[in-house]
Amino acid sequence: MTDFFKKGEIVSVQVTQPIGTALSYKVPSEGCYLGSYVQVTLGQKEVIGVVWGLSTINLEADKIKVILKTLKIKPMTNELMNFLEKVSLYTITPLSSVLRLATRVPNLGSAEVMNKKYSFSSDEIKKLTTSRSKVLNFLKENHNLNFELSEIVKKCGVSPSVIHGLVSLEAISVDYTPKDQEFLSLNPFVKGKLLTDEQTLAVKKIRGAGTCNTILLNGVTGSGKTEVYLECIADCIKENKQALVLLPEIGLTAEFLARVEARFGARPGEWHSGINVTERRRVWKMVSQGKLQLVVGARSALFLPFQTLGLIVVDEEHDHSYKQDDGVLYNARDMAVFRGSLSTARVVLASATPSLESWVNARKGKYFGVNLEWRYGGATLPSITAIDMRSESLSSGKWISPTLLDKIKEKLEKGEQTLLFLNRRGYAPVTICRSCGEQISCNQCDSRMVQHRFVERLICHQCGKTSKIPNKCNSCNSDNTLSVVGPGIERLAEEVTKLFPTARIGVLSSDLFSTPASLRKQLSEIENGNIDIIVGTQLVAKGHNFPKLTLVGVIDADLGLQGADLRAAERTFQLINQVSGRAGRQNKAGETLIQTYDPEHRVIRALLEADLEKFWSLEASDREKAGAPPFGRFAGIILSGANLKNVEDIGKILFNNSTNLRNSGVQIFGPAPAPFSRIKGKYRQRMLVKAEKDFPIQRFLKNWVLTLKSQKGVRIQIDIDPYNFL
DNA sequence: AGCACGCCGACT
DNA sequence: GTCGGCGTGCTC
Repeated sequence: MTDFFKKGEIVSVQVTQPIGTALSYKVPSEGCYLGSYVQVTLGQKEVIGVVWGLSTINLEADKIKVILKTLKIKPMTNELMNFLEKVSLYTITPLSSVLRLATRVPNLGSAEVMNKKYSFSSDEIKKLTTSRSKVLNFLKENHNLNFELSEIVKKCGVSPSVIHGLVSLEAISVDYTPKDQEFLSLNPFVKGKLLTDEQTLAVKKIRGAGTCNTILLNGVTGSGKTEVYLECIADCIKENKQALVLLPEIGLTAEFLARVEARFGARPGEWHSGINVTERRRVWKMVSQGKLQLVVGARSALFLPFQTLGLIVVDEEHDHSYKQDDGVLYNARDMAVFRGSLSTARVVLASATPSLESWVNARKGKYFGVNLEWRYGGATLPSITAIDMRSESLSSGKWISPTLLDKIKEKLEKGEQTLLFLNRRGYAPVTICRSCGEQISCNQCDSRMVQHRFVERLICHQCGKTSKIPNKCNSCNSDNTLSVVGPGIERLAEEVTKLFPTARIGVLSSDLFSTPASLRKQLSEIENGNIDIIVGTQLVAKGHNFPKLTLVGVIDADLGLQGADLRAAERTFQLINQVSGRAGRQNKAGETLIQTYDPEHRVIRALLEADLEKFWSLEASDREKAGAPPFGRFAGIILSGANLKNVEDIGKILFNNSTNLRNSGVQIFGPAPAPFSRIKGKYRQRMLVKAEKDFPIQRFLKNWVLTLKSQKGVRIQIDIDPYNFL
């Protein structure tokens, strides 16, 4: 099956440097396989590449260099190679950039890292000092064991040089073992939690899904989706295949790892940006040897070198963090479906509020839909009510309505928790001068500086630039005229503190926690009931289970509905539904109060009616009428550069070059300034490309944009299926 | 991506 | 006359 290339043959090697094509090299004496990881000279440097096949081009023989060495790693599987090519084609990104995602591991090229362990050998040496005999006695007592250097140093209270001295005298022997230890194996045969009838049925349905390899597991919050897909993982491991679970946020991994350990008796591999280099290499190597049964990770884990992938779970599949820039613009959920179809791995998309795309796919039968409609343990879904802010009396600078206030009091008296949700970090979004009207904005970006009072800085949420909070207006120089407008999470917390001076208040916002551990600590304070009122951003919306929480107050439900974003309605609906799902588990009914100035808005009404199917049907028919995804195809073209005129010029040229596309029935809007028209000093213009569902948009876009190589310092980026139009 | 090459303006 | 700015092009 595997293609082997003999010495002297000429193969094409794909490297991670942004060279438009694969390069040809001679096969070295030891030969190489299709997919072998190799080290080659490229210009002055030595780089890592992957053998992508026999060379197809004719090149003068003396120009072709020999592969320096083939690395002692299992060659890349055909499945992964096909996947990378598919991602490259779909996202219109050079294969080299996609390959980089799959080889992002430290020391790939270097020899295996070894661990030194020391054990007793002999005590017949000339100079037996007190330190030396301490060490030798200790090792002699533990004759059948070996120790790390640091262990001996600590146990015997000697310096490392004593041990090194004894090693050179051959009194101590050294064992070398590979540093990358295998993972403890998960036992899929242990019984899990007792499943409810509904969960059992769901597992049965998934097992019987047949040829449809993508499953949409749609279950209300608290219905036990995780238990269901843990069963799928057990099935997968029983078949000796590898499983992958993607989570949208690394803050959720700790909790999930604990559940896996409780269920299968060992911890899986972990893969995300917070993992150190040693562990990263260990996970990558073990995955590539097919020895790691389960990996839990962020979107980038999708590019790991699995040998026999049997299952991919995408948890919270609707989450927008699956679509972000990793150097390559891709949506991990969609790419997971690709990888699944290329590897015959089953893909389980899990969510309480699926993306419209997945919902439509399930409805059309492209995905296999499995629903969970009941909350675990008989808990009921929270009731949702709107507070019409037009009829509430509220003084300026205050955000908690009298109605909500009364409700919080009631919960406090009962000893139950309240969560106040406001999706806006910092103290206040705007700082304005009362004298001249000047608003403090970022000098690098087209955005206002957000005041953060915990750290006492102004922060630009676009570029991250910070500055001191001034006491004078920069523009008119008046003293003490700066005041803040609008609420942020910190300001809301301030109001809550004033209203409930004796209550224990916990603030949860991503920028207030420097480490996952500190966030974890705050979360367990809440779980243990040491907090009465939680004030949080969307950080609280995901996954966490707060048993004492019975009231959710959404401070500004209209916030996400502003702006022309295609998915504004969907996103707001999902977010508020999710936050609301935090309330009332374990036989205590929960309730959610939504503060809104527009209670007739269809999103608010859908939330109140709690009719998810109806909402998606309406949303789907709207999108269908507009030819928007998933019924049509969108692509964004983003032009950015330091010089506004150059950016505009390139935009005009690009538009003028698009006659071919427009004649094929494709609509092109723009170029126009992006909603944030300047970020980090770069001007940004965008175009929106709109095509029919089945239009081969990639091929056309590639031809179109390639007519214009990057020039005059203007960067052209193509974003297939854009999420935010920024 | 890196690096060399080369063409042009600003200096000892 | 030379140093160094960075635009252009190549890497098997």
